[in-house]
Amino acid sequence: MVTIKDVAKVAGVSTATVSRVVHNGGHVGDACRARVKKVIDELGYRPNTNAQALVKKSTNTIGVVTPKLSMSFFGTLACGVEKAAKEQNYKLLMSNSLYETQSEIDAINSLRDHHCDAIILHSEYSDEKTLIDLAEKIPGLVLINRYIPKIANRCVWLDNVSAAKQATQYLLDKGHKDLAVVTSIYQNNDPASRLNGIKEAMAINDLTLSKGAVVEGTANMEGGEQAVKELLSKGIKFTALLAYNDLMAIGAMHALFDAGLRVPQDVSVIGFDNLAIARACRPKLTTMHYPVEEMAHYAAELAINLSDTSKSVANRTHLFLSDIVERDSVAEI
Amino acid sequence: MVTIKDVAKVAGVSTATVSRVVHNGGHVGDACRARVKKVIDELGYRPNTNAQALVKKSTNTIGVVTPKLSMSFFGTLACGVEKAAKEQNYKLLMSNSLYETQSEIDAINSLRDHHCDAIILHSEYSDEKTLIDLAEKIPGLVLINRYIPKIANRCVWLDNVSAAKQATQYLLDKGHKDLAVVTSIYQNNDPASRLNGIKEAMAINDLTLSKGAVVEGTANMEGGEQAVKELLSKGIKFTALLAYNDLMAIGAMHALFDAGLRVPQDVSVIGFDNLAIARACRPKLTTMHYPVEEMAHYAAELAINLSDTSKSVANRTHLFLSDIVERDSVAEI
DNA sequence: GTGAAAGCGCTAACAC
DNA sequence: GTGTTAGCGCTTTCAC
Repeated sequence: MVTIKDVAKVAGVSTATVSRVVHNGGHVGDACRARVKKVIDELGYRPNTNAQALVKKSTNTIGVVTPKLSMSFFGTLACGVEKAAKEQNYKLLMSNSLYETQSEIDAINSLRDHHCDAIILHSEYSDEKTLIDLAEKIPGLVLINRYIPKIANRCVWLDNVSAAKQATQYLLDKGHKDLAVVTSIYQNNDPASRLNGIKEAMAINDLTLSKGAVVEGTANMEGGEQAVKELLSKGIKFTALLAYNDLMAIGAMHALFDAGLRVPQDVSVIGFDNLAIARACRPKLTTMHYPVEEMAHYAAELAINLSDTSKSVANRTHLFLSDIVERDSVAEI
Repeated sequence: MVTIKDVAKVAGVSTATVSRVVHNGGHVGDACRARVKKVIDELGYRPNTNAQALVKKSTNTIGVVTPKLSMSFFGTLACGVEKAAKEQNYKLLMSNSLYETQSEIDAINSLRDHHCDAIILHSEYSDEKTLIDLAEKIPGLVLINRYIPKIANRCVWLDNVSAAKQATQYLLDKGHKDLAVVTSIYQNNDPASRLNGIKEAMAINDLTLSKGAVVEGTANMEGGEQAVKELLSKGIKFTALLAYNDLMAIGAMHALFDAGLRVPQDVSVIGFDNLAIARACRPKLTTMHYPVEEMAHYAAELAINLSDTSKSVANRTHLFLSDIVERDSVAEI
């Protein structure tokens, strides 16, 4: 690898001058600057970012911790961060937490060892205290999809309650009264928030969720399928179904089909997330759009701003809203 | 941040000793080692990897360049690399190339600036010469899903020809004779290889692809949908359809449904990749499994080995094979 | 406008 | 067994 010294030697200048030229710093003679530039090109010199990091105490690096990159939702999240990173000339360090407390912590530590300026964390397993402590130690830490009041300024999250309310109202407006809910077993608050939103919307319309109409499952296709089987076997009556996410909604549809029911003629189904998969299934899934890419992009910018402790950033909340995407899985009754 | 000097001072030893303790190096007295360890814990000391990288000339970092992380296929690829990285205590640097030549090059350069030991590159746009040059400069460079004979040792790829052959033979064995092909407009060789495989399989069975039975589209759902519309409007007769990938297969199914055709009763459909989405659609898609996660894992290990130029690694090829995953989209005729 | 030199945090000879 | 020291590649004051 060619170093700054090599360039300096060949160009007959000091390393300081080369450094100035590299950074378009002031106070270098035109002739000299041109000569150094030429040498840089010829030798193909590129500064060693590790050395820069050491002296600048900043790596221009943004770290991301999500459970599993192969899941569409998290891949999209990473993409949003990457875009923001690229715009500000930051690099992206990734780490999967694999839905495990310890690897979540390991992932964060490894990012810290690398002196990431900013870290975007999608945490499901660490408790609030751990995260608050972490936020104190890491100025550039931002939580995505999680809200902790004490560090509200570091949380970029979605209004799950109103999103679920909106989905429910949509179903109610279509004439549905008997709703079923497929919710998820999860560490974080999202399932509970969404369930609350559903109940609130029902209450506003003087309706209640019938007993046994809420079933739990793992947050994937199998979970949704299983949950609906349970609903059906218990003989619960429903004309519309709200699923925790698109994956569960699709699993639910499979179970419905297998039971000889049609979507949306017999049962309307509504999902959550608006993954690519929602356009792949048949009927195409009506769902709540989760603007995860925009949120991640926003979170990355916030994290970068926060990491620069000299800048003061407004102490505000960062709450995103969801919109309904109407497709073919909901019918009027 | 607490540095090695802080630890040394508090423990009353030299930095060399601390370093030895950190790395479990030999020749430190038991009492001394215990004391230093205690101080490390108390102070929460963690070595600065940037400083380490500078002196060791190795960053323990593996870089990945793929077109777009939000696509399931590439997320899965990244996951495979991450797993291998974690196993060997490497960090993961990610960069999207966004299907653009220039950002592909930028991404690689940025990874090089960071002195990544190993780089996994899914390149579609750079030409062979560029990649061969790159491979010469970067010992730890491995290409995934691309085969360049001159640097066969650095290529981890799938046997597209035999995979397509297998898919075709499967259809033929089910009694289909009139096949249609939805292929993709792509920079790399995969579509061509798969088409060759299809033709070879047909030839073996004394069959040929009828004129107009091969249509092109972009490698996504819309592309597949569009392609089948074209097929239908041209009045091409076919009882089975091979799609370039799962996304196109699903788009194709949508077009088929919209034309009032049933899958698999009227038309059998077979995909390629075996993404999660293949289990989401209805009927569930029969497809060729692309072991991208295993391949990526393998590629990462290969890249790490290659990056250590002191080790000699066998000069061999790295060709993976595909298997058929039978689901519900193909029927006997 | 340019150079000399100190130092970022760490490792690895080499002393003792 | 432990300390001293040079140096990795770079930036940044401070001279001149």
